[in-house]
Amino acid sequence: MAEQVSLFNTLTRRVEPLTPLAPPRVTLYTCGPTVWNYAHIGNFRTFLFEDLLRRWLEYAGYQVFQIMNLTDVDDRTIKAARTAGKQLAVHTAPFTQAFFEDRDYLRIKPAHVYPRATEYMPAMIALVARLLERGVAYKGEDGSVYFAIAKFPTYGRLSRLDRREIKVGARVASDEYAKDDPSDFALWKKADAEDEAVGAAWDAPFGRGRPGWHLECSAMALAEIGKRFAVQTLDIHGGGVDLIFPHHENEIAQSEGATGQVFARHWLHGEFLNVRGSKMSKRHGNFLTARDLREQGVDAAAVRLLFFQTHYRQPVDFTDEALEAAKEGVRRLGEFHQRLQGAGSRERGAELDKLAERLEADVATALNDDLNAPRAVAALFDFVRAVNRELDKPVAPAGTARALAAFVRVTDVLDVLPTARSADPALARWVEERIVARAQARKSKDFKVADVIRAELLAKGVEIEDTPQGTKWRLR
RNA sequence: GGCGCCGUAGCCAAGUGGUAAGGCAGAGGUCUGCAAAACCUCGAUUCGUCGGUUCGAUUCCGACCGGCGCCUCCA
Repeated sequence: MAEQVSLFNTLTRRVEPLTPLAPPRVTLYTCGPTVWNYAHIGNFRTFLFEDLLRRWLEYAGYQVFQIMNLTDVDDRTIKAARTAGKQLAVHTAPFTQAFFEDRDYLRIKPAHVYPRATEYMPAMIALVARLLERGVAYKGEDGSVYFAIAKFPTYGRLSRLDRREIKVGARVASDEYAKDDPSDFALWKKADAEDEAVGAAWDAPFGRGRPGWHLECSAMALAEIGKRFAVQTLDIHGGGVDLIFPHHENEIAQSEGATGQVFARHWLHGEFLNVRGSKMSKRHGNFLTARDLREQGVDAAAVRLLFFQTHYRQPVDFTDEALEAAKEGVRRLGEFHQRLQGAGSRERGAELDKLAERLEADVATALNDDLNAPRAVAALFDFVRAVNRELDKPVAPAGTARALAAFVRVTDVLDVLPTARSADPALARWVEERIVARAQARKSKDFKVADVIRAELLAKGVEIEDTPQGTKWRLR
């Protein structure tokens, strides 16, 4: 196992060593998308940081079991289904599918399980029943079931919100009168006509209704790790900073209120993706979806590099300039990769081996320190420059195997190499023919014709490069 | 009002109580028929402002200015 992985823990507001309950196993629960619409790249920034976490933990020798929920029943999905005039399940299905497509486009490693809220009704109902039984939940006058935060003294510990200081303002719940305390939150909402209309209501001993937003995460996390590992405590729970309160605070209350055990040992939260300084969100209308980028032909590697060049706990502004810069970086990495692969491998690669070792060491130091991806990326580019310098030397240093292996290892964690693109055979044949014609022109010093041919190729999006090994070409 | 985040070169962005990584863009150079790629050289005497602590602060403390987030269903 590699060195100690340390991560910032929202619970303590400190970078702390990761201490899994039963190493090398790490149970990782990451809050997934609400499938009422397409997820935007702000959502995906969080999923991408979690992807990096997952990959780094695996690189470090841990056996990660990742759970990502799919919220397919909540206020927004119901409202969206209602607007579309569809049943809930019919409305959410294509967006669930779209989420998986976007995930694959962005090269996010699939979680091991994707529990859907609607498929865990028995677990959720059992959890509510348990909370009622233990006296930390009660049925309100409106028929819904609420969690009594007065019965959970550590409530507010994660978000450091003092209940008494919570401003009673902007978003006052309409069901406030039904609760013992305005801050109590719904575990189970009594079904109303709209819920019934879209098929979002289930029978339960405490009344027909539907789960509150937070309930699913507690129920599904506990169910998944319970049946697999017979534990009630997650090693890591992650999400966006906006979930700290109330979502994660409430998850803790529900889970610990039911099990009496620590729900999650380490809490990780990723910062927002902003647009011109403001949070990207559906509400602001300033969002961009993953499929928008895909349709624009943006290589996912560029998106990954862009995000990884900023620490996950820093807000980052999404701009075209930043994306363009990331595209260039990806291109450079791709060129380098090809060069290294083609550099051959003989003996005597002492210098390269040293650089390879340093790369691995620097990346490990960076990522072990609260997943400092920007520093890992810097180490990668340092390596690229240093190795290029070696390869430029008149007597090329041999023995590139070690360097190539290190580069691939690091690059597998970040996954920022350009997507291989292949030209269609007809174009390839034409390009090869043109290159031969140009070579003849160059041989007879007819550079005018040679340059015309190059312009011709460029017009078709083909870039050429004369090297000692002949003329190479690529699509741009 | 409460909790919290941010302000580092043209742009993006790391970082440390001891004098500023990396990427993109730009300028010059090497190489090239010309290019491209790659490499070399060049950029903040300075890290929002003003104070304080310190032998020394961008890094710690305070105030202020500016931007942002959460405060009950937002990643």
